[in-house]
Amino acid sequence: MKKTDAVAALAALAQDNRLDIFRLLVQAGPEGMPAGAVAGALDLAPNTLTFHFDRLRTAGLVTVRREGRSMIYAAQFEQMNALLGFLTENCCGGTPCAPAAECKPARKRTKVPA
Amino acid sequence: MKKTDAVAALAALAQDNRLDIFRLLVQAGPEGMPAGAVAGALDLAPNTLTFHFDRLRTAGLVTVRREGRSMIYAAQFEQMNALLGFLTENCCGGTPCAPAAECKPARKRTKVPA
DNA sequence: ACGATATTTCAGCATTCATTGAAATATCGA
DNA sequence: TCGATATTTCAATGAATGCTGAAATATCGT
Repeated sequence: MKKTDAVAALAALAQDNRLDIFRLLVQAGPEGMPAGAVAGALDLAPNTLTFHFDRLRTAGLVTVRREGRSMIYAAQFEQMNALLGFLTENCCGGTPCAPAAECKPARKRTKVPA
Repeated sequence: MKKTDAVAALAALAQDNRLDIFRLLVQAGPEGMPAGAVAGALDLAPNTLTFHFDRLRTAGLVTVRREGRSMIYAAQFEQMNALLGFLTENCCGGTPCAPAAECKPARKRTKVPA
């Protein structure tokens, strides 16, 4: 991950509502959840939510797909892991210090099992 | 670490120059380095640098001490580790997924050796 | 096609941010 | 104390941010 991407991802997470949104999506797992459900859970206006989703999406932390009239947003675990990797990579004077924390969904292994 | 602190730390790191500054301080180790050296290394105006140091300090990511006429800034590894902990804690639906990356200086164990 | 539901787009607004230049403060050496 | 070095403080400015309300778009059930 390049520094530019790291700054973008950090900026995307550096906001109260967006951090909540992302957290919620992470807990929802790779299947994601509809925008309306997020709006309901966090009590956010739909247009405000769209604004924040856009920022998360631009940062690569979230993806969207349409399902009927709902937009399903899902966390991008790989990007989050890349960010964690970038942050720990800066530690220890360059030498990797820890096995680097990995962020994966609780259950539901929809992705390639390594 | 509380969410408020995490947002503050993320915001502090979510800026090009500040990320550079913090990275430099991390590589400098717990002893830190004088403001002037940072200014020279990153080609930043001294007042701009003070502004960014303040933000990093408010976020708890950096500390200062005076040494002669120099101000020595040093990375707060514990705060950085707390942030990494907070971020990975949000993963995996609540259950800790990885041993959590730890950020410590390359050499020079000036701090308590656990 | 029509009305309802789900979400986005747009314009506007107050606030915060990052930077700059000029002046102030603190410490040191002679 | 004087001059130099190191850093901070202050005021000003343009750009970006987060939010709101109204209107637009897309999809569904009938």
